Amino acid sequence: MSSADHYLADVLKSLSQPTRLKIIDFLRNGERCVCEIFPAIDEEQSNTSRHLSYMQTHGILSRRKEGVKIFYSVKHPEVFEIIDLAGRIVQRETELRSGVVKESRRG
Amino acid sequence: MSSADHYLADVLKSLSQPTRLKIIDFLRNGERCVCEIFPAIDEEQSNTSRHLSYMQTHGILSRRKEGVKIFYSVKHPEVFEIIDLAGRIVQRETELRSGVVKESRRG
DNA sequence: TCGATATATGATTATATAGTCATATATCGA
DNA sequence: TCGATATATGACTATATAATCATATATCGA
Repeated sequence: MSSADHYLADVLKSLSQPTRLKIIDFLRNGERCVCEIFPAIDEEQSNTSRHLSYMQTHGILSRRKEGVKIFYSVKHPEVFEIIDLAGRIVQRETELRSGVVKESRRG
Repeated sequence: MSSADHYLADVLKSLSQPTRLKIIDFLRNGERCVCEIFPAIDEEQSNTSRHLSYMQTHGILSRRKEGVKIFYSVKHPEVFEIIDLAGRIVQRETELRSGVVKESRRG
């Protein structure tokens, strides 16, 4: 695989961890500083900081400094689209597994 | 976070690994048996089988048996949409990093 | 039945990851 | 200056992951 494929995997990996998903969800309404993020998602400051750095390094988040505070925001709107699409998969799978088979197409 | 959120992370994690991305890409044109998949992606049969089982367990792939062969296919069209959206992020990031270096980096 | 083919899995190893605690660094205000 | 606040990071641990080799299981045809 090319390095672009590894980058593709890295982008998706940035979105495939519960704590990071909590962060991204909290950033749906715009940028927030670390001091707002970690209490909102109920994680340690250090752990939150690591995940924020991870996502910023991988191009998922933007970082803006204002005084002593660092504000993070989701850099690409596709991030939310991806998560919403994954949510649709989860919903359909949950339905399939619970026996509620919804027929929107032949199958 | 609820178990649904863990499931969301699991779905995305299923799509965030280079070997699995190779498999999914090979399945873009429809179902294939394991004996076709592992030579096409140039991975060992056992490793390929593990990743296929992983994705089937997590609701990403469907499995169909025909004689001695097992055919796998991508179960939800959203899988391809997700990967294509991630590809757009990669492309935009690559452009940002190569050409239009907007700001001075840390240093 | 035997042997060839197709797939899955146990055991193992190396590496990656997430999380914690303690601490370092940076900024600001008094 | 000092002290409070905000963020990042080093060291560490426990767990997860991907890959490999060997082998088990299943199906089919001769």
